[in-house]
Amino acid sequence: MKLSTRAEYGIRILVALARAEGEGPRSLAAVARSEKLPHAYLEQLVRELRRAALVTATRGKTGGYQLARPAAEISLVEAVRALDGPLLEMPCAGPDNLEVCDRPQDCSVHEVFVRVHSSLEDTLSATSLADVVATAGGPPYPVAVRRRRAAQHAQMTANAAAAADRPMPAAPAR
Amino acid sequence: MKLSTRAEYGIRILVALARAEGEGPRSLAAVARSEKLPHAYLEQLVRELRRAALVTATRGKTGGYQLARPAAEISLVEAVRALDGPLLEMPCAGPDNLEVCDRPQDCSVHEVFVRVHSSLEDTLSATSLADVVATAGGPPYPVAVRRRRAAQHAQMTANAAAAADRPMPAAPAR
DNA sequence: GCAAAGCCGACCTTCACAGTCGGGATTTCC
DNA sequence: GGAAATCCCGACTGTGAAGGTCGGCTTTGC
Repeated sequence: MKLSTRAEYGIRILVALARAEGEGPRSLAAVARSEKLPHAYLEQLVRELRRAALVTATRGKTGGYQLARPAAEISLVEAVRALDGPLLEMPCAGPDNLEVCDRPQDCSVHEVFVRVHSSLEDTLSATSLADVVATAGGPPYPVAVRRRRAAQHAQMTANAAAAADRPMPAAPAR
Repeated sequence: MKLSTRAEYGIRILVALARAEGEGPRSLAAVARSEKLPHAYLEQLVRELRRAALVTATRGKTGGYQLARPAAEISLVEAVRALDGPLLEMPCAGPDNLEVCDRPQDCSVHEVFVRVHSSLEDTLSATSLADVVATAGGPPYPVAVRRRRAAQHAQMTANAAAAADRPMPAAPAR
């Protein structure tokens, strides 16, 4: 299970643009340099971000890219979807959770995959570019990670309860 | 972003075995038949499940496989890890969430990926095989939507512009 | 008109995934 | 003791997608 570099790089592009919000167009070459990523490849990706209306382009010598909307209104899930397609690509867990798998009669695992899908969706759509920018550059990692995990876990269990309307037995405490 | 068929089939095997809990060994051929999956491939996968001590094998004519522990004590995350490796394979989100990425100084997206990782982990580890068995065979699934990935993806990117005003919960700040 | 930017399609390489195959080793049943 | 059914294993293969490059346009500012 992995997120493609497409999505990862795409997010990095968007975050870089978010940091330069309000400063006019930022050239892709500059982004590539600062993020240490291959320019030619980013070009391919940013095209799709533009087609997905996440980014606007200005041509010409002083051109570049800008976010199409305020950073606080662009969630990561949009970036991932634009570059990577469905969040969880499985016959059993469609992007809209309505898709049905090959074994409608006895697909034992359908519900689980739907849950995994919504969990991904929740996490990604709850984070905006502005959030990412605000969070970056904190204390050294292990510390930040532990703190984050604790907070995250509390929140997860909270909205797990909220999402319990789905026909799934309550999660057993491990 | 996708879960490999390895993991999916592996889960299906385990669920099939969980259904036959207490009935002695179940032959892989039987599982393959009932799940409509290629026997030779499953053989490869079940080997890894055995090495991961999720399953025990009995050889000989009346042989087969059984769960190594009660179905209620085996969570899906174990199956996924055994067959698919790290939950979220990224430099920025190690299996134990302590691993650090290439850009320790200014990796803007580290925190997000750690969050996605824990979200996956929470969901998968909160579901045991027994839960899956208990949930299966419930009410009929929603009306079928034809599977056309390309079309889906195209439509998705096209809709992105229109979906500009989705409500977006703010991520908890650190 | 030249340089710097965006724009585009085609191409290339590598590698993991999904799946097959053929042959062994064990056990059971008759 | 053999036939049959099972697990066990390494090796092989084909396909597709991921990751990235390239060359050549068009647009714009100075």
